[in-house]
Amino acid sequence: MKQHLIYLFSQAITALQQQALPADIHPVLQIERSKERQFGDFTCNIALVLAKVVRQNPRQLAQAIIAQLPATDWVARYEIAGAGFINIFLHPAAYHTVVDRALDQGERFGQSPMGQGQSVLLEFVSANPTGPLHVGHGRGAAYGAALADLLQAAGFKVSREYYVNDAGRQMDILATSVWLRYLELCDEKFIFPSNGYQGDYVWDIAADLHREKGECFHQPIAKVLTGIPADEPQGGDKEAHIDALIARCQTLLGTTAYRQVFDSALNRILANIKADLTEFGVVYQNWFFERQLHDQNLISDALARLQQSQHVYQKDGALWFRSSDFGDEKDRVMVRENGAMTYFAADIAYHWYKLEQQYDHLINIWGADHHGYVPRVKAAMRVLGGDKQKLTVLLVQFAHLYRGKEKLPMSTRSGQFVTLRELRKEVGKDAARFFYVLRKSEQHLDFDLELAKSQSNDNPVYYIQYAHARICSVARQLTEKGYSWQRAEADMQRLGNEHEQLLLGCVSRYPEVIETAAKAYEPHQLAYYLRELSQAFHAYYNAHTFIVADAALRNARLNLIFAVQHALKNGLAILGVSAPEKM
RNA sequence: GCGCCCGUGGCUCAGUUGGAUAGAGCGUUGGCCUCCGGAGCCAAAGGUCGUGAGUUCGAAUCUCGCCGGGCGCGCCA
Repeated sequence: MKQHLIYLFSQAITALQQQALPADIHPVLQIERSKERQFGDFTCNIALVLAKVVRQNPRQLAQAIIAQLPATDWVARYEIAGAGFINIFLHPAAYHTVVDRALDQGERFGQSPMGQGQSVLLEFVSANPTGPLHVGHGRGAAYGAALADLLQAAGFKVSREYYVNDAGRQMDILATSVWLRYLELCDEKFIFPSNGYQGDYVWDIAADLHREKGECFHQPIAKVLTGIPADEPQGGDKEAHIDALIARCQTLLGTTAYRQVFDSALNRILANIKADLTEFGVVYQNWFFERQLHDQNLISDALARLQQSQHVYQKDGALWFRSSDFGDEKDRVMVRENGAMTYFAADIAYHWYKLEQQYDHLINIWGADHHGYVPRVKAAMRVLGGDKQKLTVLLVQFAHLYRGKEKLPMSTRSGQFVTLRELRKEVGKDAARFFYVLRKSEQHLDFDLELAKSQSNDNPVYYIQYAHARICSVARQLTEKGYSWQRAEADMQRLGNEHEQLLLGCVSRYPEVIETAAKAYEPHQLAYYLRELSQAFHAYYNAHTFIVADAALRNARLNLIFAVQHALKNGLAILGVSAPEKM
C-alpha cells in the first residue's frame, strides 16, 4: 500500500524535474501514516524537504507535485495542510484489497520480498557451557530467535548458529570442579576452591559420574593438594590456586580420564542448554564448537594470514594485533607469553571461518558488557579481507534481576542465579518470550520476578492471545448458528463504521511493520503493533455483532476479522508465542 | 580519567531515523453484558520529554556542555 504511494510520488517528482526543478537532487521520499484522522490516511513531507533545497514556497511546491501525480483508483483526494504537508485520503477500496491479500496469503501474509533472499548468519546466546542458562541469557535467546524469524519474514534467508566455547580455561575450571565434587562423593574432605563452580548442578554431574564409573577417578586428597598454593580465603591467590588444581587434575588423571570427566560435564550441560532452548521455542541450524577451531588448526591458519599484514607484531614474548590502527583503544594480545591462545585469537579464527561461508550478512548478538570487544573483532575482520559493513554486532543489555526490592546476584560461578527453566515454569513460555521482546534490546531492564509472577495473569501477551481465541470462537459460533463463511458473498462497501475503519487501517499496516521492524532489528515494534491490533479488535468486538442475519454484511465482517486473525497468528509466531484457539 | 549505552506521567516502557495537539500498559477514580467468551470495552485524572544552550519553517529525536545511572577499559572468558 505504502509502496504504491511512494511509486506515485516518485513519478511526480521525476516529471517535475523535467520542468521546474533541478534534476540533480535526489530527495528521499518519506510517506508516513497520518497520526490523526483529519490528516488523512498517509502524509508526505516531500514539499517541505524540497522547499529547503530549491528555496521555494512549500505550499506552492506541494500544489505543483499534486498536479503531477498519476491517477489511481486508491486515492480519493489530496490535501495540502500546515506548512506544506500533502495529506493523502485513500478510497475505502484500497483497504479492501489488503483484506483480500490477507485471506489469499494466509500464513504468508506479511511476508516481504525486501531481503531479496540475501543470506544472514545470526549468532546468538552462545553462553559458555559451564552451567545452565539463566534469565540473562533468556533475553538474548528471545531477542535472537524473534529477530531471526522477523528477518526471515522480511525475505532474508537466515541461519541460526550457537558458538560453543568448549575449549577455554573456564571449561577446565568446570571439569576440575566436577572432579573435586566427585572426590567428595568418594568421602574425601577438603575446602572447595573459591573460584570453582559452586552450583548444585556440578554435584549432579559428579554424582552421575560416580554412579556410572564408580571410583575409577578416585585419588587421595593428600596427593591432590600437595604443593598447591593457598586459596584466597586462606590468604593466597584464587586464580593461582585454581590453575594449580587444574594442572594437578590433568596430571593425576592423565589425558584420557581427564577428557572423560571434561566431556561428561560438557555433554550434560550442553544437552541441558539445548533442551532449555528447544522448550523455549529457540532452534538452531548449527552448533559450532570452538574445539573444532583447535582441532583443524583454524586458529593458527587465521593468525598466519593475519601475520601477512602489517598489523601484527611481537612484544614481551607475546604476539600482538595492532587493532589501534583501526580505531581500537589499544593493541590486543593473540598469543600469550606462555604460548596459550587468547579468547580473542579463537574469535578471530571463528569470524574468519564465518567470512569464508560467503554469507551476505553476519549478525552477532552479544551481551552489552562485551561492547568494548567490538572494535577489535571488526578490525581483525577487515584485515582478513572482510567487508566492513558485513558484520553487525547487536548488543543486548543485561536484565537486572530483582525479587521485590532485593537485587539478586547473577553469577554462574557462585551458582546463585535464576535459571531460564525456572522462569519458564513460573511465568510460562509464551509470557516469558513476549516479556523479553517487549523491550528495546539496548534498553536497560529491571526484571522484578515477584512482579512478573504476580502479573502473569494480566500479562499483555494474554490480551493478544485472547483476541485470537475470540476470533476462533466466533468461527465456532458461526457453525453452531447454522451459518458458514462465504467470502465471496461479502459486500466490503458495507464496512464503514469507525471501528471498522480503524481496524482496516491496522491490518493494512502489518506488512509495513514487518519491514520496518526487520530493517531496524527491532522485534519490539511488532509486539507493540500486535497489542494495538488486538486493542482495535476488542473495541470492535464490543461495539458490534459480527454474526448478523444480513449475509453481505456478515461476510464482510468475517472477512475483516479473519484477516485480523492471520496478522495476529503470523505476528505471534514470529515472536515465538502460540496463538491458542481456546483459552 | 577515557570510551559506549541510557534518562519520557506514580511504576514499566513506546515514540515509524527531524514533523502537526508527546502515546500505551500497570496502578488510581467512575461507568458498561438478557447480546458472537468480562483474560474484554468506555471515560477521567496524571508531563518544564534530566538540565542549559545551539542548528531550522519545526527538536523527545541532531550537535556541544553539565547532572544522574549502567557497562567496559587484563598476556580473563
